[in-house]
Amino acid sequence: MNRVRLLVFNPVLSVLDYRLPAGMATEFGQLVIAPLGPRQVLGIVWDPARLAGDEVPEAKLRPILEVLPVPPFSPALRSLIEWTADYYVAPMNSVARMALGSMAALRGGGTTTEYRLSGHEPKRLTPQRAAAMDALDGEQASIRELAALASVSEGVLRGMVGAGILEPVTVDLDRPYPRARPDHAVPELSEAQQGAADTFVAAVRGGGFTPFLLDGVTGSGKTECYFEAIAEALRHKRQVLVLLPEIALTQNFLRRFEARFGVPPVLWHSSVKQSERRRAWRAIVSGEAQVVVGARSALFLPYKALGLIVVDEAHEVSFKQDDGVRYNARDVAVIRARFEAIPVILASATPALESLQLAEAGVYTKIDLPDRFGGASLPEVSIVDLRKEVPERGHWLAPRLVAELQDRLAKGEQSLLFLNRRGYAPLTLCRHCGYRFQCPNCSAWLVEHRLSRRLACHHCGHELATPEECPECHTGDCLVACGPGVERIADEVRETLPDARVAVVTSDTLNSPEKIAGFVAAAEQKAIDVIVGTQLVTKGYHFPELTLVGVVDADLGLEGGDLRAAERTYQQVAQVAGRAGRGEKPGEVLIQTRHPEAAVIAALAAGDRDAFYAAEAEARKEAHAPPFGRWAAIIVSSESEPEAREAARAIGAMRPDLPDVMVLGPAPAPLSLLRGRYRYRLLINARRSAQLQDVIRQWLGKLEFPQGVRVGVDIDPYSFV
DNA sequence: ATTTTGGGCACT
DNA sequence: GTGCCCAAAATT
Repeated sequence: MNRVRLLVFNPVLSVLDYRLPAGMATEFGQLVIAPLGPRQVLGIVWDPARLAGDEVPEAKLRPILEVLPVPPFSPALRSLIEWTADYYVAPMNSVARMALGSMAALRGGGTTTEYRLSGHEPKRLTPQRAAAMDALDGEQASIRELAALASVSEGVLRGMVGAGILEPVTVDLDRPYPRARPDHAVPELSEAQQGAADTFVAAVRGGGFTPFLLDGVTGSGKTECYFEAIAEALRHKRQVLVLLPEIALTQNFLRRFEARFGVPPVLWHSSVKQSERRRAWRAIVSGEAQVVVGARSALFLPYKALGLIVVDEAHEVSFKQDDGVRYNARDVAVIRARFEAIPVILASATPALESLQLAEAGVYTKIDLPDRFGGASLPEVSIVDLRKEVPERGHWLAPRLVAELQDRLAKGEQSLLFLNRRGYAPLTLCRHCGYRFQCPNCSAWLVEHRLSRRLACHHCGHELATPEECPECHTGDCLVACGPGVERIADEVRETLPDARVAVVTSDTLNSPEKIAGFVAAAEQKAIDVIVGTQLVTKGYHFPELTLVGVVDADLGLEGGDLRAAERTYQQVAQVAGRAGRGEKPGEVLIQTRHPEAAVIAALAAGDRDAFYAAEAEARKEAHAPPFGRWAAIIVSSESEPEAREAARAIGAMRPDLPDVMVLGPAPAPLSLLRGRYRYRLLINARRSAQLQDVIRQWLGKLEFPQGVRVGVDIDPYSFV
């Protein structure tokens, strides 16, 4: 019998049986094309014992059309896909989809045509062409991608090709990558670093599942340690995956990587261009890609011979994906390492409590780097009690922080002000009638961005030009900005320190590799005195002249009832504080707060990390929160408010009655309207004894919902939005 | 998700 | 009988 079970990439169908035609051979994991009605679908040959489906009569089976010329998904990758789908209560085909780069990558090599600016001056310069030329400087991509990049139509660009402004370039799709050299530039390591590196190297050489928690203070040189592990993997012709939390971080990382190994690594993240993505995927599959550096989406790729996984800044919240399959790349990385039987290194200066707990339990091997590299000392931390040291009216910096800024400016040293809020002001209202600017698609205020003179929603991207008058009462010149964002803090610095050169660092101002490089260069050449930034500045950059860090509002993260609020505040402040005093001069940190008595703030002030983790562990134990208990969320959304409410009520009515599972809600989600969808949420708190996923699957499996209602499950949720 | 099928209904 | 719209069923 030549029956073949496929996992097909169709949103609603996922398991279909086919017939293997005579002369065609397949094995589990093979990618194939199969007929579906009048169309064709992509499928993966799967073991029927591990993929349940209805028994379909022999006569109904249609033959598979083609086996794609790519190596099959390995047993380890298939196990990873099965595990992820099971653990996160997600459809298996949406998990499997993450292993695919692009459909185009599945076909063989060849060439494609990309376009770039030729440098020829155009005869006629229309506004669109001028905008395109401005936006496309240094870019090379397909017409479609360039059009998206320059926000002009493809027609404009085709016209520019005709006029010779853009020139075609033929690109070999499978051109090889330069080889990384493990011994290109072997660094001098401190004794502690060498010890850590030796442990990693031995683990890579020995193979087998070995999870490490590399716990090192900011500036202790964690990267250099795991670079040695990467070098060892290269020597054994094994591939390495390095996961970084943010694309913005990669620039700095790439420089260090290239300095160590002689060539840049293979990149994988959402803004990698189509043809480059295809090239990378094929190199990953063939084993030619030696080191892949990527965002969480690089985790599921079909590596041919993975030998090591590194998760840098492993505590970062952005490793948790919050749309599509809701998974945590940090945790899944460890699972992948287990299936692949390889070492995995989680590196952080402020590990998640869960990770520390696993290290304590002996599951992870903990490697400590307690000292800063080169003998630099950790910064002195002090608290500014905003209830006692009150900033000037309409200002947000306390006199002591202003005085310290002045002092650094006089000494020619750099300062960093941290506020995790983009834009100028989080709320704009009319002084006359009280009208507040709200997003039409989300339950959120519009944030004023004074640099771009727009009001923007940070959740859905809705924006409008800042109006002159109130849209409600039509009074002119009556709009007031409420609360501070980084732009406003920058204004305050410019006002109080007119001589200071101020740079605002957010994802708005540093939105391209060129701008990031420009900022880093300016900061290193001491062309910037005060950096005002969001969490973008909390890590990755190394400024030897930075001696003062001011945390504008340490209480910001504590609001909002997020279960991990305290931990995140601790991590953010500790990370940003770690920017200070990395050179020869010692650093100082001032934390502005209204709650100096809070355990987080007290621990930060005392520089007592253990005290914080102990207090946090106690609080979590009390609340049966991870790692002592488990949380899950069910999110119901619909464009119709009553429909969403009714579906949530129906789910709530069917709640399981179990001693170790407690269900809260349904209640409107904190962001009850998001991107035009009304949202309700149920929270589930379970003891560790509960089979949480099975309970949820059984519970929801019994229910049916009208179409237009989406029901999502979030296991171990981070964002409680 | 996409395509096909089939019922109900107006119109020839 | 034919065309058209829409909902339901099927897709292996």
